[in-house]
Parts: sequence; C-alpha cells; structure tokens
Amino acid sequence: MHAFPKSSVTVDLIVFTITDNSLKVLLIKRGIEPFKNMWALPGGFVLEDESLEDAAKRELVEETGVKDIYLEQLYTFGEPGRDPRGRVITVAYFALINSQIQKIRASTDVSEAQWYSVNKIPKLAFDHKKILDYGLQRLRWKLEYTTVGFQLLPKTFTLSQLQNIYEIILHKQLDKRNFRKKLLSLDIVEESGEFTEGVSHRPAMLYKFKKRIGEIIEIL
Amino acid sequence: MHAFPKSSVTVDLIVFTITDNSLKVLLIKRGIEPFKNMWALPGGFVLEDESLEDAAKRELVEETGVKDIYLEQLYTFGEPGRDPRGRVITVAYFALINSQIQKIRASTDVSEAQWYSVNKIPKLAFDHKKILDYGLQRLRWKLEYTTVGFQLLPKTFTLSQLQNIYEIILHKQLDKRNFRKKLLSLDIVEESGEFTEGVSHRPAMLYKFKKRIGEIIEIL
DNA sequence: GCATCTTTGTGTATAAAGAACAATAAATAT
DNA sequence: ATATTTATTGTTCTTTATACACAAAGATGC
Repeated sequence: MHAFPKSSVTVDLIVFTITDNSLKVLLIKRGIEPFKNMWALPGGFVLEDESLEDAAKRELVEETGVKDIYLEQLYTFGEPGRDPRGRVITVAYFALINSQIQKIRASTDVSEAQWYSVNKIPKLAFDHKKILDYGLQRLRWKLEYTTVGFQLLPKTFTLSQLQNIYEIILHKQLDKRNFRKKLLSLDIVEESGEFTEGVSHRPAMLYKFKKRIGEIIEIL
Repeated sequence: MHAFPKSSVTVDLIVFTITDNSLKVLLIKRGIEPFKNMWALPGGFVLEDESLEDAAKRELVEETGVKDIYLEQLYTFGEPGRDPRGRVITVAYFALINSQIQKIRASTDVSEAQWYSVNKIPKLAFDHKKILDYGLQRLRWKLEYTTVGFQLLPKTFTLSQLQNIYEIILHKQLDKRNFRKKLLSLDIVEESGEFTEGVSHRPAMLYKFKKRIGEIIEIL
C-alpha cells in the first residue's frame, strides 16, 4: 500500500440566532494568519481522537459558551486551494441558539466575535461566504418542513413570537389565523398556563414545545 | 502555530440502480486488508490535487465505467476508530445510474463487484452499513420531494416505468390515474412521439424528461 | 374613570390539492 | 374471433390551504 495523501480537517460553524427582529450569524475576527483581521465563521481543527460532531461542539462552547443546542452537519467543502496553508477539508455544521443565551467570548486566535445580520455580512475569509449561503438555504428549507424553528426560542414563547421567526427567516408575511390553525392542528405545542407579563397591551399565552430539546420532526 | 493532526480522507459511493424490479446497490469485494474478502461500498482515497467530487467521479468511472450521471454528496463520517488503519474520514456520495448502463469492471484492490438488492445486503466492512442506510433514507426522501427518480431511467420511458420506480423504492402501490395526473400537471415530461415496440400488448407512449441530465427540481 | 392604544385571539367561506375508484382501447397470442 | 395483457382516461369525495375582520385584554394618558 502506497502512502496516501493526508489532509488537515477542520469544522466550521454557522451559528444562527434571532435578535432585534433580524436573523444573525456569529462571525469572528481572525487573530492569526491567514486572513488575519478578516471576518470568518468560527471553527477549528479536528483533534486526534475526537469525532467531527464533538469537534463542532467543542468549538461552539469555546466561541459562545453554550452547549446542548441544536447542531447538524451541513456539508463538506474540500476544494484543493480553498486554504492557503495547504489541503484543508472542512466539515460545516449549523447550529441554532435561542435569543436568551448569547454571551460571546473571544477565544485564542480570535480578536473579536460579533453577531452579524445575514443581510449585512462583511467580506469573509476562505470560502466562508459560500458555506454561509449554503447554511442559509438549509435553514430556510428546514424551517418550512420541520420544527427547527423552535430551537430559536426559549422554553416558553408566544405564538406571535414563533410566527415572527418564520416571517423573519422566510422574509414574508404570514396570516395570523392560518398560522395558528396549522400549528395547533399539528399537536406539537401546549399551553404553559403562564402569560406574558409587563407588556402594555393584552398579555399572550405562553406555550411550550411538546418535544424534547434538540428533537425536530418533519412537516410544518 | 502547532502541528495539527492530519487525516486520510476517502470518498465512498452508494451507487443505486434498478433492475429486475428491485433496487440494487453496487458492492465490491475487498481484495486487500483491512477487511480483505469482505463486501464494501466502492470508494478510495482522495488524491492530492483533486476535489472531493472529482474523487467521487473518478472512483465511479473506475468501478462502473460510467460518467455524467447523477451524483450528490451525502454525509461525512469521521468517528475515530471507524478504520483500523488510523484516522480516516470519509465523505459519502450517492449516485444513480439508469438501468441500461451497468457494466461493472473489477479494478485494482477489488476482487469482485456485484449488484446487491437492498434487502439482501451481506455484512459490510467498516461502518458501511450505516452509510448505506443513510443513503437509502436520503434516496427515499428525495424521490418523494424532487425529480431524482428520472435519473434511474433511460432517455425515454413510459409512465408505467416511472411509476414502477416509485413503487419499488417506496415499496408501496400507487394509483395509476392519480400518479399520471400529478405528474402531467407538473409539466416536466413531454411525449417523445415514439411508442414501445415488440411488446405483446398495447404499446405505451414514450416520454422524455424536459430538464437536462443531472438536473433535478423540487416537489413531486 | 374613561378614551385610546396596542397586541391577542378567534371562525367561516372558497379554492386547490389529494385520494378513491372502473371501464374502454390497443396490441399480441392462441 | 377470442383471450390476454397493459395503456389510457374522469368524476366524486375528502382534506388541506387561502383569504379575510372584529371583539377582548391590558397599559397609558388625560
């Protein structure tokens, strides 16, 4: 058996959240070469005895401090020449975190980390623009056909908040009555019994997702 | 910058076709260690200056002699320990080839190649069973929501042949009238003008797919 | 305390899509 | 000519999707 070429393998993360009525993605400013001082998706090398998913989870904790959130493998990018350091293959993951936990901490090799609205993305390092576009496409797709949307909300939420997430990500208006009718017919949410407080208008019922965290099901 | 661990990267192929009213997958009998003489998915190492997709295409030509067929990246498997030779990450692709071109040639490192019905799969090397299951799931899914099914047919085909493919893969019976009504309403096939010949019953209209080879669209 | 503001919550009528179902037509074989 | 096999075509019913408007609940300002 000949010696086969070896490559470095990285994971890159597309971390989405929603704040200020806008879909945001987490970017880091690179602290080292190549592409030093340029914005990029968070990520890093896969270690010796670590599965790809574990590497993604580790990077996620390092960048955001959060764990136990929704994470799914997206696609693997491996064009020769995509990284000036040599042959580097990257496995992209996408993650959704809810709007409550968003503390960001800059880690080693990172001079800054920031949430960027998806329609105001700066020029990105490597082929990260392509990766991000792919992730956005997947997010829109899954939002329509699965229950991933719930991953962007805290444990209890109002139906208006949920509808809002759909409207932001799909950027189109939805009919309130039809949205609620459809959702309730799926039998995947239940009333929590609590209401929103401290709002200067009629309080809304808080609902909760019937499935466990991280679980998503098809068709919505 | 420290030295980051390097891995070997392979591509594995799940090549589907339909023959004898059954969904088949191409397996090779390994001619070398590890897992010598065991059945496995065709695949091989990604070369130095080759993209992942090029590697998959190259392997496909080596194993089947066919090119220009439908090929899509499936998933990347990278558990440490999945390959006894060391850290090997594999990018799985799935391919569909139509029932006319199925010459198989055993290549180097392969003592035999054979089409296996998906419900009579022998014990497979590595984690190839898991990869195959994943591929099957994806195939069933895409069949229902896209036009991949056409990739399994020759240029012209009868509507019954097409329906048959759906019935085999989804293993359930479909209503002929509803199937045709739905299909024709999508406006993606057109009559070729030709009819089947040499059959001892009413000849059927041969249709052709309006899109180009390799192109698939959503929703069916 | 009453009017105003803002967001919540609900029902019905119509259109479109999906599911169930059977008889005639065109060719070959005997 | 009769039998056999597969191809082709429409209608009814059920389910799902869409379009659309007004009253209720609480906070705020006067």
